[in-house]
Amino acid sequence: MKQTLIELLDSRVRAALDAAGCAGAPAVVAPAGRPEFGDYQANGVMGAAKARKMNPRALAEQVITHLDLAGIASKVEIAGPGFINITLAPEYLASLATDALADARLGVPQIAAQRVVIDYSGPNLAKEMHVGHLRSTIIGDALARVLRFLGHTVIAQNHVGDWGTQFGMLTAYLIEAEQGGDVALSDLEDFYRRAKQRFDEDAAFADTAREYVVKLQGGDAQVNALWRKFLDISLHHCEAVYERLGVALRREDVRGESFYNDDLPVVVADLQEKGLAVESDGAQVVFLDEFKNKEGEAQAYIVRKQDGGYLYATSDLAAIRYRIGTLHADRILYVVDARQALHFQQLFTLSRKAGFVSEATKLEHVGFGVMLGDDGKPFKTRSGTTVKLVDLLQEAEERAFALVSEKNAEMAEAERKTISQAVGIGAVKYADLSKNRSSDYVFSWDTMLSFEGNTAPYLQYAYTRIQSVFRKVDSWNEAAPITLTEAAERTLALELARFSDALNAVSRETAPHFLCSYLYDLATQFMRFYEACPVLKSEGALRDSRLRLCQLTARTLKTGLDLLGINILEVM
RNA sequence: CUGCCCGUAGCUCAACCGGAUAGAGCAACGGCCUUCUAAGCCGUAGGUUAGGGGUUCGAUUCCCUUCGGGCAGGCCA
Repeated sequence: MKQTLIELLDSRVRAALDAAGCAGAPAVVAPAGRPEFGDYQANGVMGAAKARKMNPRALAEQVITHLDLAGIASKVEIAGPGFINITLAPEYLASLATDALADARLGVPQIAAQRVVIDYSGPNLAKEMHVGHLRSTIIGDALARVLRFLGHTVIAQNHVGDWGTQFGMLTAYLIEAEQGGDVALSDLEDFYRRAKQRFDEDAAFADTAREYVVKLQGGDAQVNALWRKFLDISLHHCEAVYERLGVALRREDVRGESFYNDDLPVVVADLQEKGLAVESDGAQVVFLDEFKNKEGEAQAYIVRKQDGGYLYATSDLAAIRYRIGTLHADRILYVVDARQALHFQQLFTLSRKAGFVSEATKLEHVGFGVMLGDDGKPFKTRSGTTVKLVDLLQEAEERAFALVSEKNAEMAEAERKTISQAVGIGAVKYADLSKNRSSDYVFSWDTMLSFEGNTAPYLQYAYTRIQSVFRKVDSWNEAAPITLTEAAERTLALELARFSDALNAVSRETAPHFLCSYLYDLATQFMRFYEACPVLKSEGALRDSRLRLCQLTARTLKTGLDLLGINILEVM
């Protein structure tokens, strides 16, 4: 069975621990902390020795005699209190690179496929997408891409906000606007503001709006048609943003709140039958012992309001039933901001209690921190409003265009535009994806729109440098063996060998930033190689070997950037 | 009041179930374009990982505590 590099080393060290009398002891293999310690280190001996009251150095000696790394490692030694330091053989690294080049999957093992539902983006269709929607949208999309590449069946679910009282107001205003010949739906934000203004200032309009809510929920054909029309326009806005962002969400991925509407009474009835939902102050609530309220009693999780209306909690319960029952999910990821952590804990707990979800299905809240301004408070513009996503993207492309034009004054405008799109959008996405999602992060135009250092353009630039080399090559032997003699060649090959483990980390931790750091390290090692090892000036077998390293680096960068949803360029 | 998340270099962030001397980018300073694209490379400087205590051979990581920030907690999502 094919394994990643760490999986391979880990299994070998575990086997050696086993042979040394420590059955079941974890090997704890990780990349070496420092170059002088080799390439990988196994830290498991210390723990195993402690558990068995043995001398760790002596145990390490034992383990090492049983450790079979023939053809893999060139040096294995014991250091410190009982570390096992492993240096990989250059021939082995070369063979990994050769294998990866011969494989469409770049040597990434195909794993046991799961059906993974990913709930992400989920904008409120009453308004326009703002910068706050960026994280869920691109983190979810990157996860979807990586999991698909690893071999899973990924089902994207865009749980849009398309239901509720605000749509009565919007559909009512849609009629007025159309009759007035003023269908200013190019700016949804403005449309919402004007509808709200009418609602607040004109009592008759407010009555109509409320009447429309009732009609909409009652299935009235005319209001329903209007509502659908509005949703369609709003979704077009979203899709324009997705398109520009390179996000793979499509219309068929939309399963909004309204989709579960008919199922909500069924969910509540089911919870009542199971004795979970009970009446409290006129509402239907589930008291969960696992969560305590202010008084230290079981916390109430409301599934139906006093007025008979349903809540977010109810539609999420219905959504879980759909995702299990119809979509047959093995794993469900909710890419939603961290403020809803409690809601999801309660949702997951109740879903299992109610038997909607079995132990076999994994439910994960992929939470992320909120975007803050320079002042450490939730991000707003100076006027106090939110920043539209399209405006951020526009600014990104404009800044990139200015830079591209500065660096390539003679280039045709159309080409400069193409480059500035990839660079600008890539920079915005990378600035977000490269951060650990769990903490809040500070939004800054300058760091988000920086094009040097640890940014997407750095990765794109590394790729174009390689393409530039290949444009200057007439003919070469693409089947040539790879030889690693220079330190920079060896380090680059080692980095290339880590690709699979980086992708595994993204899947395991649902954290795209592991892929970002990997690609940055890879690009850095390539830049060093590029400076230290002339490719075109070298000759014969050495030239071919270096070209093959370039080729694999380019493919890995291209694949990796594609998994982040960032475009590559041939020239920049 | 209760619970969750966070606090790492001047700034923005890393650090892979606890590992060896805590790493990058930006900003600062000094080098490198007659040699494959300088959006690059090399170097210097920058740290009591908020404070204190504990567990451990070993703690940014785990536990306790104080301070500081964010968020959530019965009819919003």
